Amino acid sequence: MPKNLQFTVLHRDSSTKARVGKLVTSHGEIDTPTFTPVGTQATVKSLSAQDLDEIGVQLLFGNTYHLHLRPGEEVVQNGGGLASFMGWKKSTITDSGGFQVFSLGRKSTWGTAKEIKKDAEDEPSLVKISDEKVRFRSHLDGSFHTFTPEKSIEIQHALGADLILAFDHCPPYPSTHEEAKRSMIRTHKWLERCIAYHNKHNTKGQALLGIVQGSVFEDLRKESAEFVAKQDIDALAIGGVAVGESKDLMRKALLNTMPYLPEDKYKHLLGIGEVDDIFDIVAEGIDSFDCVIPTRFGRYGIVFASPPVGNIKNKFRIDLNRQIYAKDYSPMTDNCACKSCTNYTKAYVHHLFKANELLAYRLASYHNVYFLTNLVKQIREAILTGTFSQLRSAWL
RNA sequence: GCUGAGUUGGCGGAGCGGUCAAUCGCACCUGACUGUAGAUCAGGCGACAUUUUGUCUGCGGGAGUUCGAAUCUCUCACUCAGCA
Repeated sequence: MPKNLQFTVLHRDSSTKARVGKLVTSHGEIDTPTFTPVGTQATVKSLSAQDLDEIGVQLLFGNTYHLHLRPGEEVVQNGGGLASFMGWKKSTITDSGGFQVFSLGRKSTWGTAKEIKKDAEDEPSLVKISDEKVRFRSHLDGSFHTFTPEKSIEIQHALGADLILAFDHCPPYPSTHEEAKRSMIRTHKWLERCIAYHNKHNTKGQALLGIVQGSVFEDLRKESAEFVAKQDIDALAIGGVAVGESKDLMRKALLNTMPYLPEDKYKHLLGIGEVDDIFDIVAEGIDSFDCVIPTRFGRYGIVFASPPVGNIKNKFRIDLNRQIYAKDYSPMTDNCACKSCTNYTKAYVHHLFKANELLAYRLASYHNVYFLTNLVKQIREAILTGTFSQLRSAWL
Protein backbone atom coordinates (compact mmCIF):
# COMPACT_ATOMS: atom_id res chain seq x y z
CA MET A 1 0.00 0.00 0.00
CA PRO A 2 1.99 2.97 -1.29
CA LYS A 3 2.05 5.86 1.10
CA ASN A 4 4.86 8.10 0.09
CA LEU A 5 4.59 8.14 -3.65
CA GLN A 6 1.90 7.75 -6.24
CA PHE A 7 2.43 5.37 -9.10
CA THR A 8 -0.13 4.78 -11.79
CA VAL A 9 0.12 2.40 -14.71
CA LEU A 10 -1.38 4.23 -17.67
CA HIS A 11 -1.05 1.69 -20.42
CA ARG A 12 0.06 -1.90 -20.85
CA ASP A 13 1.64 -3.46 -23.91
CA SER A 14 -0.49 -6.25 -25.35
CA SER A 15 2.26 -8.67 -26.26
CA THR A 16 4.78 -8.12 -23.45
CA LYS A 17 4.67 -6.99 -19.84
CA ALA A 18 5.96 -3.57 -20.80
CA ARG A 19 3.95 -0.69 -19.41
CA VAL A 20 3.82 3.06 -19.36
CA GLY A 21 3.15 4.79 -16.09
CA LYS A 22 3.49 7.93 -14.09
CA LEU A 23 5.32 8.26 -10.82
CA VAL A 24 4.63 11.34 -8.74
CA THR A 25 7.01 12.57 -6.07
CA SER A 26 7.13 15.86 -4.23
CA HIS A 27 9.59 17.00 -6.89
CA GLY A 28 7.37 16.31 -9.85
CA GLU A 29 6.24 13.66 -12.25
CA ILE A 30 8.28 10.91 -13.79
CA ASP A 31 7.20 9.22 -17.00
CA THR A 32 7.94 5.53 -16.85
CA PRO A 33 9.72 3.52 -17.99
CA THR A 34 12.51 5.93 -17.27
CA PHE A 35 16.27 5.88 -17.34
CA THR A 36 18.02 7.44 -14.37
CA PRO A 37 21.65 8.48 -14.82
CA VAL A 38 23.96 7.81 -11.92
CA GLY A 39 25.32 10.82 -10.08
CA THR A 40 27.32 9.06 -7.42
CA GLN A 41 28.87 12.10 -5.79
CA ALA A 42 25.94 14.46 -6.31
CA THR A 43 26.98 14.97 -9.89
CA VAL A 44 26.47 13.08 -13.10
CA LYS A 45 30.09 13.26 -14.13
CA SER A 46 30.82 16.14 -16.50
CA LEU A 47 27.17 17.21 -16.79
CA SER A 48 25.32 19.96 -14.97
CA ALA A 49 21.84 19.61 -13.54
CA GLN A 50 20.69 22.01 -16.26
CA ASP A 51 22.14 19.74 -18.95
CA LEU A 52 20.20 16.84 -17.53
CA ASP A 53 17.00 18.82 -17.36
CA GLU A 54 17.50 19.91 -20.95
CA ILE A 55 18.00 16.30 -21.99
CA GLY A 56 14.73 15.34 -20.36
CA VAL A 57 16.01 13.36 -17.40
CA GLN A 58 13.43 13.17 -14.63
CA LEU A 59 15.11 11.10 -11.94
CA LEU A 60 18.71 11.17 -10.68
CA PHE A 61 20.56 8.52 -8.73
CA GLY A 62 22.91 9.39 -5.86
CA ASN A 63 25.02 7.30 -3.55
CA THR A 64 24.86 7.05 0.22
CA TYR A 65 28.31 5.54 0.61
CA HIS A 66 30.12 8.28 -1.29
CA LEU A 67 28.10 11.21 0.01
CA HIS A 68 28.42 10.02 3.59
CA LEU A 69 32.22 9.96 3.29
CA ARG A 70 32.34 13.22 1.36
CA PRO A 71 30.98 15.80 1.90
CA GLY A 72 28.91 14.15 4.64
CA GLU A 73 25.12 14.04 4.79
CA GLU A 74 24.95 17.09 7.02
CA VAL A 75 26.48 19.25 4.33
CA VAL A 76 23.99 17.92 1.81
CA GLN A 77 21.08 18.31 4.20
CA ASN A 78 22.05 21.86 5.07
CA GLY A 79 22.29 22.54 1.35
CA GLY A 80 18.62 21.75 1.07
CA GLY A 81 18.90 18.02 0.43
CA LEU A 82 20.48 16.14 -2.44
CA ALA A 83 18.46 17.71 -5.25
CA SER A 84 18.74 21.29 -4.07
CA PHE A 85 22.40 20.84 -3.12
CA MET A 86 23.29 19.87 -6.68
CA GLY A 87 21.06 22.41 -8.37
CA TRP A 88 18.53 19.83 -9.50
CA LYS A 89 14.86 20.62 -9.36
CA LYS A 90 13.41 17.20 -10.07
CA SER A 91 13.31 13.84 -8.33
CA THR A 92 16.16 11.86 -6.84
CA ILE A 93 16.82 8.36 -5.59
CA THR A 94 19.73 7.24 -3.41
CA ASP A 95 21.46 3.91 -3.26
CA SER A 96 21.90 2.47 0.21
CA GLY A 97 25.61 1.76 0.24
CA GLY A 98 24.90 -1.95 0.15
CA PHE A 99 26.37 -2.38 -3.28
CA GLN A 100 29.71 -0.92 -2.17
CA VAL A 101 29.91 -3.68 0.39
CA PHE A 102 30.15 -5.95 -2.57
CA SER A 103 32.14 -3.84 -5.00
CA LEU A 104 34.70 -2.29 -2.66
CA GLY A 105 35.45 -5.49 -0.84
CA ARG A 106 37.88 -6.86 -3.35
CA LYS A 107 41.02 -5.86 -5.13
CA SER A 108 39.65 -6.33 -8.60
CA THR A 109 36.39 -4.75 -9.37
CA TRP A 110 36.83 -5.58 -13.00
CA GLY A 111 38.13 -8.54 -14.86
CA THR A 112 36.40 -11.82 -15.29
CA ALA A 113 34.20 -13.12 -12.56
CA LYS A 114 36.76 -15.85 -12.01
CA GLU A 115 39.59 -13.36 -11.55
CA ILE A 116 37.54 -11.30 -9.14
CA LYS A 117 36.72 -14.37 -7.10
CA LYS A 118 40.37 -15.36 -7.04
CA ASP A 119 41.40 -11.91 -5.82
CA ALA A 120 38.77 -12.09 -3.14
CA GLU A 121 40.24 -15.37 -1.99
CA ASP A 122 43.84 -14.20 -2.19
CA GLU A 123 43.25 -11.10 -0.17
CA PRO A 124 40.53 -11.23 2.45
CA SER A 125 38.09 -8.41 2.01
CA LEU A 126 38.73 -5.12 3.74
CA VAL A 127 35.00 -5.08 4.27
CA LYS A 128 33.78 -7.16 7.17
CA ILE A 129 30.18 -8.18 6.93
CA SER A 130 28.14 -9.64 9.74
CA ASP A 131 24.42 -10.02 10.18
CA GLU A 132 24.47 -7.02 12.47
CA LYS A 133 26.60 -4.55 10.53
CA VAL A 134 29.17 -3.86 7.88
CA ARG A 135 32.55 -2.51 8.82
CA PHE A 136 34.62 -1.05 6.03
CA ARG A 137 37.46 1.28 5.30
CA SER A 138 37.03 4.48 3.38
CA HIS A 139 38.54 4.39 -0.10
CA LEU A 140 39.42 8.05 0.44
CA ASP A 141 41.59 7.92 3.56
CA GLY A 142 41.45 4.40 4.92
CA SER A 143 39.46 5.41 7.98
CA PHE A 144 37.08 2.85 9.51
CA HIS A 145 33.33 3.19 9.22
CA THR A 146 30.33 1.10 10.12
CA PHE A 147 27.04 0.83 8.29
CA THR A 148 23.94 -0.83 9.62
CA PRO A 149 20.54 -0.91 7.94
CA GLU A 150 19.44 1.78 10.39
CA LYS A 151 22.50 3.90 9.69
CA SER A 152 21.97 3.68 5.94
CA ILE A 153 18.36 4.82 6.25
CA GLU A 154 19.34 7.56 8.68
CA ILE A 155 21.87 8.91 6.18
CA GLN A 156 19.38 8.63 3.35
CA HIS A 157 16.82 10.51 5.41
CA ALA A 158 19.36 13.28 5.80
CA LEU A 159 20.24 13.25 2.10
CA GLY A 160 16.54 13.62 1.45
CA ALA A 161 16.04 11.87 -1.89
CA ASP A 162 12.46 11.14 -2.93
CA LEU A 163 13.17 7.44 -3.22
CA ILE A 164 15.56 5.56 -0.98
CA LEU A 165 16.83 2.02 -1.10
CA ALA A 166 16.95 -0.57 1.62
CA PHE A 167 20.41 -1.65 2.78
CA ASP A 168 21.10 -4.94 1.06
CA HIS A 169 23.85 -7.48 0.61
CA CYS A 170 24.67 -8.05 -3.03
CA PRO A 171 26.54 -11.33 -3.41
CA PRO A 172 29.35 -11.48 -5.95
CA TYR A 173 29.05 -13.54 -9.07
CA PRO A 174 29.66 -16.39 -9.07
CA SER A 175 28.42 -17.37 -5.64
CA THR A 176 27.42 -20.77 -4.44
CA HIS A 177 23.80 -21.44 -3.67
CA GLU A 178 24.69 -21.46 0.00
CA GLU A 179 26.45 -18.10 -0.18
CA ALA A 180 23.64 -16.58 -2.20
CA LYS A 181 21.07 -17.87 0.24
CA ARG A 182 22.97 -16.49 3.21
CA SER A 183 23.22 -13.02 1.66
CA MET A 184 19.56 -13.19 0.64
CA ILE A 185 18.42 -14.01 4.17
CA ARG A 186 20.66 -11.28 5.49
CA THR A 187 19.15 -8.86 2.99
CA HIS A 188 15.66 -9.84 4.15
CA LYS A 189 16.49 -9.29 7.80
CA TRP A 190 18.09 -5.99 6.97
CA LEU A 191 14.99 -5.00 5.01
CA GLU A 192 12.82 -5.55 8.07
CA ARG A 193 15.15 -3.35 10.09
CA CYS A 194 15.16 -0.69 7.36
CA ILE A 195 11.37 -0.67 7.30
CA ALA A 196 11.13 -0.44 11.08
CA TYR A 197 13.58 2.44 11.23
CA HIS A 198 12.12 4.18 8.20
CA ASN A 199 8.54 4.03 9.41
CA LYS A 200 9.59 5.49 12.72
CA HIS A 201 11.75 8.34 11.42
CA ASN A 202 10.44 9.18 7.96
CA THR A 203 9.50 12.82 8.34
CA LYS A 204 9.93 13.94 4.74
CA GLY A 205 7.62 11.50 3.04
CA GLN A 206 10.44 9.61 1.39
CA ALA A 207 9.57 6.32 -0.29
CA LEU A 208 11.46 3.16 0.66
CA LEU A 209 12.25 0.48 -1.88
CA GLY A 210 12.97 -3.07 -0.77
CA ILE A 211 15.54 -5.00 -2.78
CA VAL A 212 15.23 -8.52 -4.15
CA GLN A 213 18.41 -10.62 -4.16
CA GLY A 214 19.07 -14.34 -4.72
CA SER A 215 21.86 -14.26 -7.30
CA VAL A 216 21.06 -16.40 -10.33
CA PHE A 217 19.26 -19.17 -8.46
CA GLU A 218 15.66 -19.70 -9.46
CA ASP A 219 14.42 -20.82 -6.04
CA LEU A 220 16.18 -17.99 -4.24
CA ARG A 221 14.93 -15.35 -6.65
CA LYS A 222 11.38 -16.57 -6.10
CA GLU A 223 11.80 -16.75 -2.36
CA SER A 224 13.33 -13.30 -2.20
CA ALA A 225 10.71 -11.77 -4.47
CA GLU A 226 7.90 -13.25 -2.40
CA PHE A 227 9.49 -12.04 0.80
CA VAL A 228 10.01 -8.49 -0.44
CA ALA A 229 6.56 -8.45 -2.05
CA LYS A 230 4.75 -8.86 1.23
CA GLN A 231 6.64 -6.13 3.06
CA ASP A 232 5.20 -2.78 3.99
CA ILE A 233 7.14 -0.78 1.42
CA ASP A 234 6.36 1.75 -1.25
CA ALA A 235 8.10 0.20 -4.21
CA LEU A 236 10.56 -2.50 -5.16
CA ALA A 237 14.00 -2.80 -6.59
CA ILE A 238 15.77 -5.76 -8.09
CA GLY A 239 19.43 -6.13 -7.29
CA GLY A 240 22.19 -8.64 -7.73
CA VAL A 241 22.11 -8.59 -11.52
CA ALA A 242 24.68 -7.28 -13.98
CA VAL A 243 27.45 -8.19 -11.58
CA GLY A 244 29.39 -10.40 -13.97
CA GLU A 245 26.89 -13.03 -14.99
CA SER A 246 25.93 -13.53 -18.62
CA LYS A 247 23.09 -11.58 -20.15
CA ASP A 248 21.21 -14.82 -20.42
CA LEU A 249 21.49 -15.48 -16.69
CA MET A 250 20.55 -11.88 -15.97
CA ARG A 251 17.36 -12.28 -17.99
CA LYS A 252 16.55 -15.56 -16.27
CA ALA A 253 17.05 -13.98 -12.86
CA LEU A 254 14.60 -11.27 -13.86
CA LEU A 255 12.12 -13.83 -15.18
CA ASN A 256 12.38 -15.67 -11.90
CA THR A 257 11.67 -12.50 -9.97
CA MET A 258 9.03 -10.42 -11.71
CA PRO A 259 6.07 -12.84 -11.54
CA TYR A 260 6.24 -12.83 -7.75
CA LEU A 261 6.18 -9.08 -7.30
CA PRO A 262 2.96 -7.08 -6.92
CA GLU A 263 1.91 -5.99 -10.38
CA ASP A 264 0.78 -2.50 -9.43
CA LYS A 265 3.88 -1.41 -7.58
CA TYR A 266 6.73 0.60 -9.04
CA LYS A 267 9.77 -1.50 -9.85
CA HIS A 268 13.34 -0.36 -10.32
CA LEU A 269 16.11 -2.53 -11.72
CA LEU A 270 19.54 -1.71 -10.38
CA GLY A 271 22.52 -1.32 -12.68
CA ILE A 272 21.25 -1.98 -16.17
CA GLY A 273 21.76 0.22 -19.16
CA GLU A 274 22.87 -1.43 -22.40
CA VAL A 275 20.52 -1.04 -25.32
CA ASP A 276 19.52 -4.68 -25.76
CA ASP A 277 19.11 -5.11 -22.00
CA ILE A 278 16.85 -2.08 -21.80
CA PHE A 279 14.41 -3.57 -24.27
CA ASP A 280 14.45 -6.85 -22.37
CA ILE A 281 13.87 -5.43 -18.92
CA VAL A 282 11.16 -3.03 -20.05
CA ALA A 283 9.45 -5.97 -21.70
CA GLU A 284 9.36 -7.66 -18.30
CA GLY A 285 7.65 -4.71 -16.67
CA ILE A 286 10.54 -2.72 -15.21
CA ASP A 287 9.61 0.92 -14.60
CA SER A 288 13.03 2.46 -14.09
CA PHE A 289 16.69 1.57 -14.13
CA ASP A 290 19.97 3.29 -13.44
CA CYS A 291 23.34 2.81 -15.01
CA VAL A 292 26.80 4.35 -15.05
CA ILE A 293 27.44 3.25 -18.61
CA PRO A 294 26.52 6.44 -20.47
CA THR A 295 28.86 8.57 -18.40
CA ARG A 296 31.61 6.01 -18.00
CA PHE A 297 31.62 5.32 -21.72
CA GLY A 298 31.43 9.04 -22.26
CA ARG A 299 34.73 9.47 -20.46
CA TYR A 300 36.32 6.59 -22.37
CA GLY A 301 35.40 7.97 -25.78
CA ILE A 302 32.72 5.40 -26.49
CA VAL A 303 29.47 6.82 -27.75
CA PHE A 304 26.14 5.20 -28.38
CA ALA A 305 24.95 5.02 -31.94
CA SER A 306 22.07 3.48 -33.77
CA PRO A 307 22.77 0.36 -35.81
CA PRO A 308 24.25 -0.37 -38.20
CA VAL A 309 27.51 0.79 -36.65
CA GLY A 310 30.41 -0.73 -34.83
CA ASN A 311 30.91 -4.43 -35.07
CA ILE A 312 28.65 -7.39 -34.43
CA LYS A 313 29.50 -7.54 -30.76
CA ASN A 314 29.04 -3.86 -30.10
CA LYS A 315 26.44 -2.76 -32.54
CA PHE A 316 25.12 0.10 -30.45
CA ARG A 317 28.30 2.01 -29.92
CA ILE A 318 31.50 3.25 -31.53
CA ASP A 319 34.90 4.06 -30.06
CA LEU A 320 35.70 7.64 -30.99
CA ASN A 321 39.35 7.20 -30.07
CA ARG A 322 39.93 5.22 -33.23
CA GLN A 323 42.03 6.78 -35.93
CA ILE A 324 39.34 6.19 -38.55
CA TYR A 325 37.30 9.00 -37.01
CA ALA A 326 40.06 11.58 -37.26
CA LYS A 327 38.67 12.92 -40.52
CA ASP A 328 35.06 11.88 -40.13
CA TYR A 329 33.04 15.07 -40.22
CA SER A 330 29.68 13.44 -39.58
CA PRO A 331 27.88 13.67 -36.23
CA MET A 332 28.46 11.01 -33.58
CA THR A 333 25.09 9.55 -34.44
CA ASP A 334 23.10 10.32 -37.55
CA ASN A 335 19.68 11.81 -36.86
CA CYS A 336 20.47 12.43 -33.20
CA ALA A 337 18.92 15.69 -32.04
CA CYS A 338 21.19 16.20 -29.04
CA LYS A 339 23.34 19.32 -28.74
CA SER A 340 26.54 17.34 -29.20
CA CYS A 341 25.41 15.78 -32.45
CA THR A 342 23.81 18.88 -33.91
CA ASN A 343 26.86 21.04 -33.25
CA TYR A 344 29.94 18.82 -33.42
CA THR A 345 31.50 16.18 -35.61
CA LYS A 346 33.19 12.88 -34.87
CA ALA A 347 36.48 14.36 -36.08
CA TYR A 348 36.20 17.20 -33.57
CA VAL A 349 35.29 15.03 -30.60
CA HIS A 350 37.96 12.51 -31.63
CA HIS A 351 40.46 15.36 -31.57
CA LEU A 352 39.28 16.45 -28.12
CA PHE A 353 39.76 12.92 -26.77
CA LYS A 354 43.23 12.67 -28.29
CA ALA A 355 44.13 16.02 -26.75
CA ASN A 356 42.62 15.06 -23.40
CA GLU A 357 40.46 18.14 -23.54
CA LEU A 358 37.76 18.29 -20.88
CA LEU A 359 35.06 19.14 -23.38
CA ALA A 360 35.43 15.66 -24.86
CA TYR A 361 34.01 14.00 -21.76
CA ARG A 362 31.18 16.44 -21.60
CA LEU A 363 30.12 16.20 -25.24
CA ALA A 364 30.27 12.41 -25.24
CA SER A 365 28.50 12.03 -21.88
CA TYR A 366 25.83 14.48 -22.92
CA HIS A 367 25.19 12.50 -26.06
CA ASN A 368 25.14 9.16 -24.26
CA VAL A 369 22.69 10.26 -21.59
CA TYR A 370 20.55 11.87 -24.26
CA PHE A 371 20.70 8.74 -26.37
CA LEU A 372 19.38 6.47 -23.63
CA THR A 373 16.85 9.01 -22.41
CA ASN A 374 15.59 9.41 -25.93
CA LEU A 375 15.56 5.66 -26.52
CA VAL A 376 13.38 5.16 -23.47
CA LYS A 377 11.14 7.98 -24.61
CA GLN A 378 10.69 6.20 -27.93
CA ILE A 379 9.93 3.03 -26.02
CA ARG A 380 7.24 4.78 -23.98
CA GLU A 381 5.63 6.15 -27.12
CA ALA A 382 5.79 2.74 -28.77
CA ILE A 383 4.11 1.09 -25.81
CA LEU A 384 1.35 3.69 -25.93
CA THR A 385 0.79 3.15 -29.63
CA GLY A 386 1.04 -0.62 -29.46
CA THR A 387 4.25 -0.78 -31.46
CA PHE A 388 6.71 -1.76 -28.75
CA SER A 389 7.51 -5.15 -30.27
CA GLN A 390 8.12 -3.60 -33.66
CA LEU A 391 10.43 -1.00 -32.20
CA ARG A 392 12.26 -3.69 -30.30
CA SER A 393 12.85 -5.90 -33.31
CA ALA A 394 13.84 -2.87 -35.38
CA TRP A 395 16.63 -2.18 -32.90
CA LEU A 396 17.67 -5.72 -32.11
C1' G B 1 86.32 26.49 -42.21
C1' C B 2 87.70 25.05 -36.94
C1' U B 3 86.13 22.80 -32.26
C1' G B 4 82.58 20.01 -29.67
C1' A B 5 78.11 16.99 -29.35
C1' G B 6 75.09 13.78 -31.81
C1' U B 7 72.61 10.15 -35.67
C1' U B 8 68.49 3.83 -32.01
C1' G B 9 61.94 1.05 -34.27
C1' G B 10 55.92 6.22 -36.72
C1' C B 11 57.77 10.30 -32.95
C1' G B 12 60.54 11.43 -28.34
C1' G B 13 64.18 8.99 -25.83
C1' A B 14 67.05 4.74 -22.74
C1' G B 15 70.92 1.31 -23.56
C1' C B 16 77.33 2.14 -24.32
C1' G B 17 81.07 -5.41 -25.62
C1' G B 18 77.44 -10.89 -24.59
C1' U B 19 71.54 -11.82 -20.46
C1' C B 20 69.09 -6.64 -26.95
C1' A B 21 64.34 -7.53 -31.44
C1' A B 22 66.41 -3.58 -27.96
C1' U B 23 63.75 -0.07 -20.89
C1' C B 24 60.13 3.82 -20.96
C1' G B 25 56.62 7.72 -22.86
C1' C B 26 53.52 9.14 -27.00
C1' A B 27 51.01 7.43 -31.26
C1' C B 28 48.66 3.14 -33.31
C1' C B 29 45.76 -1.72 -32.96
C1' U B 30 42.76 -5.26 -29.77
C1' G B 31 39.93 -6.39 -25.67
C1' A B 32 37.18 -5.19 -21.11
C1' C B 33 33.55 -2.11 -18.85
C1' U B 34 25.84 -2.67 -16.73
C1' G B 35 23.23 -0.05 -8.21
C1' U B 36 31.18 4.55 -10.61
C1' A B 37 38.04 3.49 -5.49
C1' G B 38 37.24 3.94 -13.30
C1' A B 39 38.97 11.23 -17.76
C1' U B 40 40.05 3.71 -16.22
C1' C B 41 42.16 -1.21 -16.83
C1' A B 42 44.47 -5.34 -19.69
C1' G B 43 47.09 -7.10 -24.02
C1' G B 44 49.72 -6.17 -28.66
C1' C B 45 53.01 -3.15 -31.46
C1' G B 46 60.56 -5.36 -36.97
C1' A B 47 59.51 -9.41 -40.72
C1' C B 48 58.27 -14.42 -41.57
C1' A B 49 56.58 -19.05 -39.58
C1' U B 50 50.87 -22.46 -36.39
C1' U B 51 51.28 -20.89 -30.44
C1' U B 52 55.24 -22.50 -26.45
C1' U B 53 58.86 -21.19 -29.69
C1' G B 54 61.93 -20.76 -33.94
C1' U B 55 64.27 -18.33 -38.23
C1' C B 56 65.78 -13.94 -40.55
C1' U B 57 66.77 -8.68 -41.02
C1' G B 58 68.15 -4.79 -37.61
C1' C B 59 70.31 0.50 -33.75
C1' G B 60 72.83 6.72 -40.25
C1' G B 61 76.23 4.23 -44.77
C1' G B 62 80.79 1.39 -45.40
C1' A B 63 85.09 -1.15 -43.47
C1' G B 64 87.51 -3.22 -39.24
C1' U B 65 88.73 -5.27 -34.00
C1' U B 66 86.48 -9.48 -31.28
C1' C B 67 84.51 -16.10 -30.00
C1' G B 68 80.67 -12.16 -29.87
C1' A B 69 79.19 -5.09 -31.48
C1' A B 70 73.45 -0.80 -31.04
C1' U B 71 77.73 -0.68 -27.68
C1' C B 72 85.15 -0.34 -29.43
C1' U B 73 88.29 1.63 -33.97
C1' C B 74 88.61 3.93 -38.87
C1' U B 75 86.05 6.32 -42.67
C1' C B 76 81.98 8.71 -45.27
C1' A B 77 77.30 11.25 -44.89
C1' C B 78 74.04 14.19 -42.29
C1' U B 79 72.19 17.22 -37.81
C1' C B 80 72.96 20.64 -33.83
C1' A B 81 75.90 24.11 -30.73
C1' G B 82 80.13 27.49 -30.01
C1' C B 83 84.07 30.12 -32.55
C1' A B 84 85.33 32.35 -37.18
